[in-house]
Amino acid sequence: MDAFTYNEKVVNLRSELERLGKENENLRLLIEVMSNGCNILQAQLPKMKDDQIRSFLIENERSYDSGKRGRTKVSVIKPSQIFVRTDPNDKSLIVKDGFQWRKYGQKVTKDNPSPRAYYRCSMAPSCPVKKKVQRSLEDESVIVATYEGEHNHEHDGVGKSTASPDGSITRVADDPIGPSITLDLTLSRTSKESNIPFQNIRENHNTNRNCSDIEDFVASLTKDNKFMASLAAAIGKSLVEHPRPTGT
DNA sequence: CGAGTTTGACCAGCGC
DNA sequence: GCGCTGGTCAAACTCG
Repeated sequence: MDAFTYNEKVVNLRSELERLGKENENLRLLIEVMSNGCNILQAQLPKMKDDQIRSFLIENERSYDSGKRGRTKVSVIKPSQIFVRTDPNDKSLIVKDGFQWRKYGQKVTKDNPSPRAYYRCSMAPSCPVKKKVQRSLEDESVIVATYEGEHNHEHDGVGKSTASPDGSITRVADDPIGPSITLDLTLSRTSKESNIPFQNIRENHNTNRNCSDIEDFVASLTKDNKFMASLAAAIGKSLVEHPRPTGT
């Protein structure tokens, strides 16, 4: 190996190291932000009665899919949703979750130009589970899968974390139908600017690398109603679906 | 040939 | 009552 090639490799490795360092710094910031918001909400939760939590959740979920006019009555526990990041060029609506699905319909909905596909579980003839799959309005590289019902049979190969080619990681819940929350932990650098609260903070943080500003960022985030509502909805949903044993 | 997909038609809930 | 909309049906089609 000649000196030129060696130097080139060193430069590449240094730049990679620098990039990973930045990524690490960003991740640490995000964890602090989440932790802070979570602590605040957990401190508030004991003061809220169950019905307050439920009405709060319903209100948040209404705002999440506004414009949808369901044929069925509003239920307190909404069907679970998972968010899967895919290749933006990939136009298929396929979410691999370990089950076999049979497509029975497709519709273009009013609030989203991308078509919504309707699937039924085909692993068992009597399985009542359905899912709706549609690309996110805000980020077309994200597929939103909504599950309804409960499987009445065994399944295989769920509960995995999947890594995308771009390095993003999407955690799929152990049971997408069960009472667990699925979080999209994607931190893709190529994600479009959207209303994701972290976006601006991450950029600010990149340009101003003084870590003492973290507290300011955290403070600004806790003032972000949208972020707090989302976080509260996730925590509240978890509490409603996993009620603590009574008498403690 | 069977299983899965596509797609237009149909049905039912909701707002006006 | 009417129109809009989301959800479902089912015949035609595709694929292995």
